[in-house]
Amino acid sequence: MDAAGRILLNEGIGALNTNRIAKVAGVSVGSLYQYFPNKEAVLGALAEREGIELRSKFEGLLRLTEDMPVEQFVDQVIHAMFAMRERNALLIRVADAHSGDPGLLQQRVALAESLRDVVRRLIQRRSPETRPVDADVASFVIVHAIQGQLAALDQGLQPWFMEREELVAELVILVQRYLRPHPEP
Amino acid sequence: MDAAGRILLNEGIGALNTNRIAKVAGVSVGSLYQYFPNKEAVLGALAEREGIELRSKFEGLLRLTEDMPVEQFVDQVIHAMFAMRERNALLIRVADAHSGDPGLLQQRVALAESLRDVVRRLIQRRSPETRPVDADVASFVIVHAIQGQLAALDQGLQPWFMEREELVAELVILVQRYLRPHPEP
Amino acid sequence: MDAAGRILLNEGIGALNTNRIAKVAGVSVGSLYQYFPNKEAVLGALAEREGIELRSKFEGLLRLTEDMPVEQFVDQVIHAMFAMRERNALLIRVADAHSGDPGLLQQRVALAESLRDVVRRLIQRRSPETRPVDADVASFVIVHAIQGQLAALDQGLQPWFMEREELVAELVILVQRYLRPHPEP
Amino acid sequence: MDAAGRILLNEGIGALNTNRIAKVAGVSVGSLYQYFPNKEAVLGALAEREGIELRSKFEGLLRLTEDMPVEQFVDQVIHAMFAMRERNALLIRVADAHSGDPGLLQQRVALAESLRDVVRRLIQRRSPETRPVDADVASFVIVHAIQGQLAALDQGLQPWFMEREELVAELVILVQRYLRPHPEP
DNA sequence: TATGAATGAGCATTCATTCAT
DNA sequence: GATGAATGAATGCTCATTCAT
Repeated sequence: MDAAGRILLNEGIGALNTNRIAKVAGVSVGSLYQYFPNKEAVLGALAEREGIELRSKFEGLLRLTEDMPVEQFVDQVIHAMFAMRERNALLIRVADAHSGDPGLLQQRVALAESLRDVVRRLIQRRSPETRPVDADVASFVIVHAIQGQLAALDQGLQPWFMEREELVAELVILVQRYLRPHPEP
Repeated sequence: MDAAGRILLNEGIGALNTNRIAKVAGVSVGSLYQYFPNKEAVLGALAEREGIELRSKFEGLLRLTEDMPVEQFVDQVIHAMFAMRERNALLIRVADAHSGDPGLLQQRVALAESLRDVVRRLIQRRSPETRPVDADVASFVIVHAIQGQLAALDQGLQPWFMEREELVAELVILVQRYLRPHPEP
Repeated sequence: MDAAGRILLNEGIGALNTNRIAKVAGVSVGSLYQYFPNKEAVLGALAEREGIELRSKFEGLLRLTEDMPVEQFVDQVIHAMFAMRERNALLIRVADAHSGDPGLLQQRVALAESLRDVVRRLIQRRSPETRPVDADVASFVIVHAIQGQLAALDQGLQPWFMEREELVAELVILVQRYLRPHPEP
Repeated sequence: MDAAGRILLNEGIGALNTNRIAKVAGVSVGSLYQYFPNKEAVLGALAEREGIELRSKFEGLLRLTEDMPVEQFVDQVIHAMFAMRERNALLIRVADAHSGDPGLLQQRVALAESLRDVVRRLIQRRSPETRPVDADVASFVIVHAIQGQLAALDQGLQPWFMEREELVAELVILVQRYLRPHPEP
């Protein structure tokens, strides 16, 4: 699984074949197949492991930001998502690698839902501090707005006009303004 | 090229092979290779054509929204991006299909830059109406926030709690608030 | 198909793999797969072709022996089956090669039935000359009694105590006596 | 060996691999290789054991039928061969499974010879009661005529027009008539 | 110019066999 | 002696690419 992840991240989908995975993992193909019934199972297990990790980190955020004002938790969520950039990128690539596989798709949907769920609960918990929003809708918009930035960076877009921190700061503004009760002066 | 696009959209990456492309196009593989040096060239040309189309639509938006207030042009940009959803999805899939190819990557970067450029110019043109922002940064954030939603929808996330129009409306709010001069009460 | 047959006959089931078939046929694996969807299809086609050949030879026997007395037609049938020894052996090996395949099994059953059918009709046609027998039962017994000899020879049993012709002559006696009306003195 | 036989009979050649054999036998592969140098040795030993069993049963028949008239001993032989149908089928399958193996082939030849030998001796012992035949030839014909029926049944040919007992009865007639001194009226 | 049969390297997977524990 | 994880050659099959017609 580690090997598969490493290949996917460093060499791309094109280099992801079972013999390569086995070699990088330092074992033989046969051994690979002793633990996984087929290639997709390797990717599935990898996706699940990374997904669980991601989810648990996010659930931790829920507890961590319990008493924070909106301003701060937005900051925390965005920083957390950027911190998990690589793990997230890996998951996107796994999904791409076998976009046809229904199991993998389901896993991906479940993960997206679970990330959104954390944000949704964070918003609901602070409803008095925010403008009235449908927490479902708002969480969807926020999560995928941030994912959009991560995807851009992950696809090789390296903006010369800003540092990573500037982007993060700007995203914080984007989301804070989106949630703020009275944007009018 | 049309054939490749059709296959990619309808049958997925798994069915995208040169013989299939040729058959769908109604020609022989040989003919395919008379016009394209290899498979990636087909995808590259497809990406380029779709990219040009997308770009020209966006340039048209520049002219179209020349005299509109911020509120309206944000609305226009977002609707335009959603209207081009399918064409955009195709481009994402092409990029996924051969994520290792440097030519394709460069094209993708160029397209993203060119989309962002339109938004950047739209913002610059209205700098008095917006809060003071780095137009480069703001355009990056906006374009990829929207792309994030499109990617989510394209990857099979079908939110049961909102219609497409609600999402669009919410995105308009997100971006408008982001650009508005004084969100503080 | 010829290549597959040749391998099966000369080198046995163990050597029967697609790359070998292609090499013996003087083509590449790819070409093999342009004409057959998979390995079993090659064997299936081979079995069908040989089966048809065998059947047509046997149907020919029906016409050929129309006016012959029992004595002579028994002789003809046995000689014919021995003449088709190799073709028959091939079919048995094909069936062995993929004994699990239901399609192949069905083909084998169909062929056996069709051979038996010819003998059955030959017997029915001469019912006055033979003892009263159930033509179904008798044809089954006769066909498989002869097949038993062929299988023995095919499996490498090379009896030192008789020539091929002696065996054939003895079989003729076996079958003639089996059909003869009054064996008692 | 038991395990190998069970697999061969119940699941077919396709499922016959060393790991499966070990698992069914309730031991580890390693243990299997402590007693047998390789896979073929397992099959060889199985074939030998079953062959010995078959042979001893047949030798028993020699003694048992010592004083019986031809009519009865033919009946006995045929019933015995049908009674050993499963054991015999197993042997045929072992031979099929590795038809290329020379050791296995030799064993098969030896077994066939030894079965024939019993019948040969039975015939010789009763030479006054039968027509004058070469006991070698006659035993070959008889044994393989019966084996032919067994093979047919074993390969999935299930004749709808007769019961097992009818076939046996008919075979008895076949062989009795074959040996009878004066079949002419 | 168009065709499509032919090619063969490459991939997923299996399984007989070994050997460290 | 027993174990079973590890091995890797071998197999069925795919598909980008070529080239004789």
